[in-house]
Amino acid sequence: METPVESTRERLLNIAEQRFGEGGYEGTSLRAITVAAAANIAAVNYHFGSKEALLRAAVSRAMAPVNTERRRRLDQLEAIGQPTAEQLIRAFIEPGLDLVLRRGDRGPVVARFIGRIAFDPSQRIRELYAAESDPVEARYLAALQQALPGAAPESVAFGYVNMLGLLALHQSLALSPVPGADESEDPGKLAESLIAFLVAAFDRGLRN
Amino acid sequence: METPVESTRERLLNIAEQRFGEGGYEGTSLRAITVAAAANIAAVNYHFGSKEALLRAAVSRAMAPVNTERRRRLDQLEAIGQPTAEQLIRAFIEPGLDLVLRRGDRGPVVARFIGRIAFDPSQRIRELYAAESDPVEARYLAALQQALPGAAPESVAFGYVNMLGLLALHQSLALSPVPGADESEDPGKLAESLIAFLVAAFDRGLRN
DNA sequence: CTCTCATTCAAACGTCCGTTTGAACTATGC
DNA sequence: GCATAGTTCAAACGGACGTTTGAATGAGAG
Repeated sequence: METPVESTRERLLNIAEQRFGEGGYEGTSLRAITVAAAANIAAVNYHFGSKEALLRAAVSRAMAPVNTERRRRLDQLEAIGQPTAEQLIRAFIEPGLDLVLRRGDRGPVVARFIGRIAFDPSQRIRELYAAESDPVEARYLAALQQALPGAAPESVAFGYVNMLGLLALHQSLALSPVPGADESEDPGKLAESLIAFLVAAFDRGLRN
Repeated sequence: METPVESTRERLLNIAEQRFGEGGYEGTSLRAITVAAAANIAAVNYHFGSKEALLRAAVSRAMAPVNTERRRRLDQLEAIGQPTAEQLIRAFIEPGLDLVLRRGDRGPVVARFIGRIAFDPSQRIRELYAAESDPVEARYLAALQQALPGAAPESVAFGYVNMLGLLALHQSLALSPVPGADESEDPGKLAESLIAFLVAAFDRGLRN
């Protein structure tokens, strides 16, 4: 074989991303995952240790490039000077929508998975997501506060969680009753609409 | 007994609201519900027919007063004249947060339940929520369009789903990592912050 | 008191769950 | 060729799941 076929471990992560994103953690069985991945049921516990450990590995892998890109953009913005709220919002939203929605067939799968995990019913699972995005969160909050000196810190935090929540909802497609009706037709357009929506809310909708 | 004790059916609905709101549909077993409700496991199928039918009954009961209040406010606004975007947003958000967060101990439980169902991983369950709010949705979309003549219909719809999604996220407490940290300290303040946030986004953040 | 009908009950149904086991396979290094 | 370590496999584990059954219980009507 020229192209080395995906390893069992990689196939499990790929299918787990897809299925967890479609049905949630509780709603997806290891058997469904292993059958789709053409792997034995015991492979999950061999490679990862447990169902939750598989989820953790998938979350880490999926979030890594998004966080890297967000850090890169923050560095870049801060190197230039004082970033505006719009620049910061753009630096947060675009890595979540563009980067992830654009790269091949797996993009939408990863986006949906991330969005789903972000507001899973179980708090322990939501914390997996939060732990991955925590490192950049503090930087965004501080930068947003500087860009919006008139807003109270609670208001900046309020805007941030709204931004994070709306992004996750759009990523998971939970807002579009008809799957992929308007969202996937042009991810760039969705990103621009969402950014414009949030910029207006941040600039004029936060209390002093 | 002076106060007639809750019927088994009512206890099941109350506990189902609470547990489904905490753990989601898949993450909550009928046994957990019936034990907490001090009912026999067979009572669910006797009174409702199945687990999903219990959920349907709970969704209907929880959404009814919210929808009634929204209709009442829409009627009232339209009787006076052409409502503004802020009035419409307020008429949508407040029944979801105030009315439901304010009445006794059950308020937060109902709010959390509704918010959780609104973006459940399973599309079939999300549609239960959508079906309940569909009747008023068309009226809101039309009224918002009239209040924002400069915005394209897709943009108004985009704003509406964002409003609906943000409300659901705040209702379900999925946005507050520490449970009830800032949200429950003053539901009225949360409502005002959310309304201000959305008004700014609707007024200036929708594309023409 | 007796019949009736709605409700509750303990118990069991078959199925699916996440996890574990121990043997079989595979490739690499000696 | 043989040992070795990494991986895959069929099979089974105990337990939890939603649902069903049929008998027991209760209150109300005649």
